[in-house]
Amino acid sequence: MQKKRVSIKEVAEHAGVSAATVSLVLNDKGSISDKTRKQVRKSAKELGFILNKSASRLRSGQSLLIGLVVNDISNPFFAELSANVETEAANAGYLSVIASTQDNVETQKFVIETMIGQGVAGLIISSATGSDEADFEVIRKHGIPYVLCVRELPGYAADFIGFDNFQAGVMAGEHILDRGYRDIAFVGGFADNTNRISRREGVKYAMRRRDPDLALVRDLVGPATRQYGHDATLELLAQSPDTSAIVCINDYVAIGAYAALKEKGREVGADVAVIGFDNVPESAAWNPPLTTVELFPRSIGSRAAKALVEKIRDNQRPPERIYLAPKLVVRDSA
Amino acid sequence: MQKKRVSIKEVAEHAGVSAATVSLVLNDKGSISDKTRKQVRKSAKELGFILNKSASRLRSGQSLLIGLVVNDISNPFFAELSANVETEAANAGYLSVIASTQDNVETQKFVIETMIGQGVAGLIISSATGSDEADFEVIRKHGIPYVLCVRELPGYAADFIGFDNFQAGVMAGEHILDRGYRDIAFVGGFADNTNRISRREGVKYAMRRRDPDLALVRDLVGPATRQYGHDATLELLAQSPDTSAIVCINDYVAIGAYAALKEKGREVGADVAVIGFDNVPESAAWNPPLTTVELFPRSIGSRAAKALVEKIRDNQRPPERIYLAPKLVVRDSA
DNA sequence: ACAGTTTGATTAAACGATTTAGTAAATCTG
DNA sequence: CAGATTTACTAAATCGTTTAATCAAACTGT
Repeated sequence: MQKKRVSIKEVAEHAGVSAATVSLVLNDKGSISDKTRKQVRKSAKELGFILNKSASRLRSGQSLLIGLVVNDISNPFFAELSANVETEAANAGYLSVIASTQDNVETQKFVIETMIGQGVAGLIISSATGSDEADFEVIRKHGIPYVLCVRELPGYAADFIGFDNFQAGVMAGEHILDRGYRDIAFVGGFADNTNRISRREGVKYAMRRRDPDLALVRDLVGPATRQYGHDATLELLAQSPDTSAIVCINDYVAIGAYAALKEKGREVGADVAVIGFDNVPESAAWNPPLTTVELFPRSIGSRAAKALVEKIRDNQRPPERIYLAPKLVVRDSA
Repeated sequence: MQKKRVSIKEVAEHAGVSAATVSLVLNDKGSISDKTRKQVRKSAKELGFILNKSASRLRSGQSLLIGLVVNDISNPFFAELSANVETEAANAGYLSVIASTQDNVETQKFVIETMIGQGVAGLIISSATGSDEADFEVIRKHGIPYVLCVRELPGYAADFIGFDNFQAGVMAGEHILDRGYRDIAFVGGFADNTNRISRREGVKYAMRRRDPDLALVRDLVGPATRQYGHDATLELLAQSPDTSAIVCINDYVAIGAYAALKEKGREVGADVAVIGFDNVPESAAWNPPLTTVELFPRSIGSRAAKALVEKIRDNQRPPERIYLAPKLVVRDSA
């Protein structure tokens, strides 16, 4: 078996022209008569010719690959984001390479280098917690355009598409305060995650504005997972039993909190308020339906892809930062 | 800006050796003294050298890219599968290219060709509904190893990793019958989707075994989405109001059914039973918690990746088909 | 009929790695 | 110590494309 791939030369021979002509036809370049154009296409199809992108990229330096670096594709948030990057990129003729970093800076470094090695035309990155400028230096050095998304790198001049996390925090905080809750805890996410910091500061800002003496009951740092939401809430109930509202870093942490509260016989939305961020599609179906601040991964995905494509076409384009506005979705949990 | 990439030649020059030597060091081949080995590595690191995979692949024909073709990454089922393919592949040193077909045969064809053009070493494919052998001929022709997953192609000799869908259907059917329901409808999924057919036949088999005269009340064909679950259920309630149990092609369709039932004032699990397939993580948190047949996308992902890697290393390996056993998860909806 | 353009195609030189065949020096062997 | 072997390294060919430089033929307008 193991039939050798058919090359441009064989197509050329089959069509009775030179290899260069075939290349010209395939790229719609140069001036080629209609007759040969047709003949070449016919031969190519007949032989089942597929352009060897490695060779093409090597010679022309042009690539139709874009790389997407996220923390974890199995997280629906990033899955939706990825899906939109992919379709948007496909519209512009690009194929996407997706890789997860598990939120680990070392893995991220490896993944980025591998992608550069593969010859990506550009990169979209949701930076791992703890990244700094130096981690992206290698991309700059190779002159590869990139845009950051979701996770911002403070004080770093690069294109960025994300949410207004501070505002999201303010929204969550005000809603909870409006409902009369005062003993508020913040749960989930790692300490150096910029999204977490902004959201929490937003909540605190809303609290201070309401009453300068108001402060968070607790601020629990940990992975943004269902499991941690559960464990942290148990801890919270044990150590700060008068907590009346829990602001969770995302909806998954919130569902973990639900579980813990139910275990302890507390009624979500009545005894204790729970609010999340993201508005994952399922959250409306939870029991009780979750009150949350909606963010828009789909928009982030497609806008990031669009921005990258533009950046690839004009690398001089000055960096821009886009913050999408969040939206409060009130249901029954808070 | 736009610094030119540093090539193997520059590393060679910097280290005072030939390009061949650098290549040998980088690939741990040939016999090279420890001294030069170290010197070369040092130079490479110093210059920030990243191997140009396009060139490497062109010459050696060897690639560390594997392609994953799924219907829709934004579907958590495939997201989890993808995540596991990716990590498993990464363990074996491969980078993954992921693309969605939107369950469209044309898109699938395009995606596969693009991936071959990119020089993938192998492919993992969840075939689009309506695919036939001819769609994979191009892969065979290029001598590229591949394994199918999730969606089987009947009577086609290829490696396959999936579920025992028939058995899953039987499990769902028997459980519902055990609970005393008799007027059963099957909802969601396209008519030529092999998974759908097997699951439905499993349900019917369980029914016939219980009572030869028993038949499905309705069999509603459509996309496997929340939206369709909702719409189809409304239709069902209007046209076959005595339906007492709904078997949904997946959990997402089930949550759509929940919504429709609630709209019409029916209580899920009491008035009407609902059962799904997949056991997506959230389904335990729904109201009421969903009874479903668990399938194992994570296992599929990692086993498919493992199988593909083996296949790449030994293309002569005879095809094998693996069917993972499903597991009934009883909760409150049925 | 002539120089000048345009059209349609070709030739040959890259691109950056790997690999084969080869060489010089070092080491071994009896 | 001569000859054989091993070690450490290199020059050059090669992979399949793209593209700049050419070139022949056909067309222009005078």
